[in-house]
Order: sequence, then structure tokens, then C-alpha cells
Amino acid sequence: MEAALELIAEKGFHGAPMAEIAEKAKVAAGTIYTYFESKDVLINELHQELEKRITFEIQENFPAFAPLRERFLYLFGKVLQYFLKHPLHFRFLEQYYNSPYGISLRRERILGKSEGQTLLMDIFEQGVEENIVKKFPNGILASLTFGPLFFLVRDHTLGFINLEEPLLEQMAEACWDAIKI
Amino acid sequence: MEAALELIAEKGFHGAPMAEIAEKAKVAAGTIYTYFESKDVLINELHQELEKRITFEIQENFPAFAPLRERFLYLFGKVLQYFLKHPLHFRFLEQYYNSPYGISLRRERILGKSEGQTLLMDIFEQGVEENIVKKFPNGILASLTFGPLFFLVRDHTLGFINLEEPLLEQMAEACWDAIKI
DNA sequence: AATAAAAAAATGAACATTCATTCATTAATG
DNA sequence: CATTAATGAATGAATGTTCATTTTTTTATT
Repeated sequence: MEAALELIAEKGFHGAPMAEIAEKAKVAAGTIYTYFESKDVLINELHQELEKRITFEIQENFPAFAPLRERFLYLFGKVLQYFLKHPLHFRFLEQYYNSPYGISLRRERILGKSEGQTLLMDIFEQGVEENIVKKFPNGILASLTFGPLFFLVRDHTLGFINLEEPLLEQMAEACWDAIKI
Repeated sequence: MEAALELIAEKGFHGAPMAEIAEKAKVAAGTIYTYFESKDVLINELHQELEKRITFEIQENFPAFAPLRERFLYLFGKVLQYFLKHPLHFRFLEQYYNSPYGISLRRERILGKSEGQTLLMDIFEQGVEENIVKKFPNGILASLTFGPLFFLVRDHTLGFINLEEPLLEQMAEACWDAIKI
């Protein structure tokens, strides 16, 4: 799975043939099929594994009873830092969500909000209720938050931008400005 | 090129074999090679064509001498409307930029700002100078603008969200809130 | 206008390559 | 000895590209 992650993150699904994944993992090509029924299964399990790790790391130390703005900035920072720390995870997930694999999954995700998303959705809903956050549907508020975040991380992992510490906090605050009234 | 656009936008680069492109275009497979040296060339020319159309349409009626905020909202709206009107173009470009094709191109794009981008960069630079816009690098300001936009359009073209008129304007204003001081 | 010759374009079967997957065989483990 | 795992060559399907052949269009000649 690690070998697959690296290859796919760097070269995309089609730059990662099973033979190369096997080579990188120092096993024979056929061995992979002892543990994964197919390439699709391998990729889907890899995706699940990454999601699990991310949601775990984000919920860690979450200041559940802090003011709205603080909770928002915390979440934003955590997600941002996670991806900056694990650029390969980001690249892989990006590939995944833009492929047929991810799209059906995404549909479910949007309707029945899963864990990890819940934290943010709660912030939005409470914010709207208390007249702190603009009265938008959750999807729009999420786009105002994650849109810039993903956009930037992408450029960063590709080496186009260098994100420094003070800038990150200012970014988070700018996104808060976008959603607050 | 039209057949390629449709297939690639709907099923990705790898769901669009030359044989199918040819079939959709009602020519034989070999015929494509009279006009395009290879699949790569076809794809790159298609990309250039789309970029040309978009930059043209965006610059049309641009209120070059209006106040900053107005110019920003105009640009934002134009880009948004273009993609909502041409979902296939959006899907294609999204594929393109997330593939090896687009990444090298992107590098150039970020350094030497090309046409179309210039309009927005001018707004940013003037805004920073006049203390209307937050003092961020252009890349960050761009992410605060295009990040949410692309994010939303993606969900819209995939049929997850329905973007209505009044919402669009509010979105644009929210993004302005993100970059303004 | 009519015809012939030449050039250009279209065709699609054949080719070469890539790649996921299988499986008979060998090695490792309990 | 039995069971499980690993191996990697072989398989077959998919796909980009080529090219000899056919069809269409253009040009030249009568």
C-alpha cells in the first residue's frame, strides 16, 4: 500500500502499473494478488486507510467547547497542516476524487455527512443559527473553506508556492472572513 | 476535437480511446492522425482552444476603469457563468490540470502570468497598493478567489449542487470579503 | 465541358506495446 | 508433512499508431 501510495501520488493511477508497485514493494507482481483481489480493491483500501488517519488526526485535541471562530480556525489549521506534512496523501486523494473511484463516493458524502465532516458542519449550522456565519447552504460554506485550502496545498505540493507559518494563519482568517457575516 | 472533448470530459483521458473518439466523430480511427500527430497533440490543441475561448469571453465588456470591487465581482461572475454554461469545458480542464499534461504548463503559468490572468493580477496588485486588499502574494489571493469557485463548479457539474442566481452573487461577494481588508 | 492525371484525404485491418491478472511451480512456515 | 505464501513467466485484453489500399478532391489537358 505504501508503494502504491507513492507511485500513484507521484505519477497518477496510470503511471503506477502493478509491476512497478510490486517492484517498489520488493515483491513479485503476483504476490500483490494474495492480499488484494484487484488493483481497484488495493486503491480503495488505500483510500479508506488514508481517510481514517486524517479524520483521527483532525479530531485529536479538538476544542469542542471553544467559540465558533476558534473551532473553525483550529480545524482549518489542522487540515492544512496535515496535508502539508503528508503531501503524498494529498496528491493521492486528489487523484482519487477526480477519478471514477471517488465520484460515487462523493455523492454519498455530500448527502449523508460522514465523520470528520460533521465537526465542520456543526460549526456552520451553529454559526448560521447565531447570525455569525452567512446564511448559505453547507456546500457553499464548505467550498469557501476547502476551496482555497485545497487550491493552495496543490500548488504547494507541486512546488509552486512556499507556504510559511504566519501566512497559514492569515489564510485561515481570510477564509473566516469569507464565511462570517 | 469536439468528440474528444465530450468523451474526455465525461469519462477522463483513459475512458476516451482513439477508436471511440473516431467513432463519435464519425471518421475512421486512422483519420485522426491526418490532423493530429498523436493523442497528446490532440489533447494539447484542444486545451489551447478552450483557453483561447475562455480568455476571449472574459475580456469581453470588461469594465477596465470601474472601481476595484466592481471589477473583481465582474471577473468572478464571468468565469463562474462561463463554466456553468460549459460544464464539459470545465470537466476537461479539470482533468487536464490534474494530469501530467497540465502540470508543466502550470509552472509557466504561475511565473509568467499569461493573458486572462493579468486582469485579476492587476486587481490584486492595485488593491494591495491602495490598502483595499490584504497584503498576500498573488498566488494566495488567487486561491481565495478561484478555490471556492472551482470547488463549487465541480460539485455543480457533477450534479451535487444546484447553483441559483442570487446565490452566485453572494458567493462572489463572500470571496471579496475574503481578500478585502 | 469532359476527361485524365495527380494529389490529398479517408479507411480500417494489422502491429506493437502496455498492463492487469492468472497459475503452475517453488519456497517458507507451522 | 501440510498449509500457506511467493514467484514470475504466460495470457489475453485494451489501445495508440502505422500503412497499404481505396475514395475523394483538385489540377491539368484536350
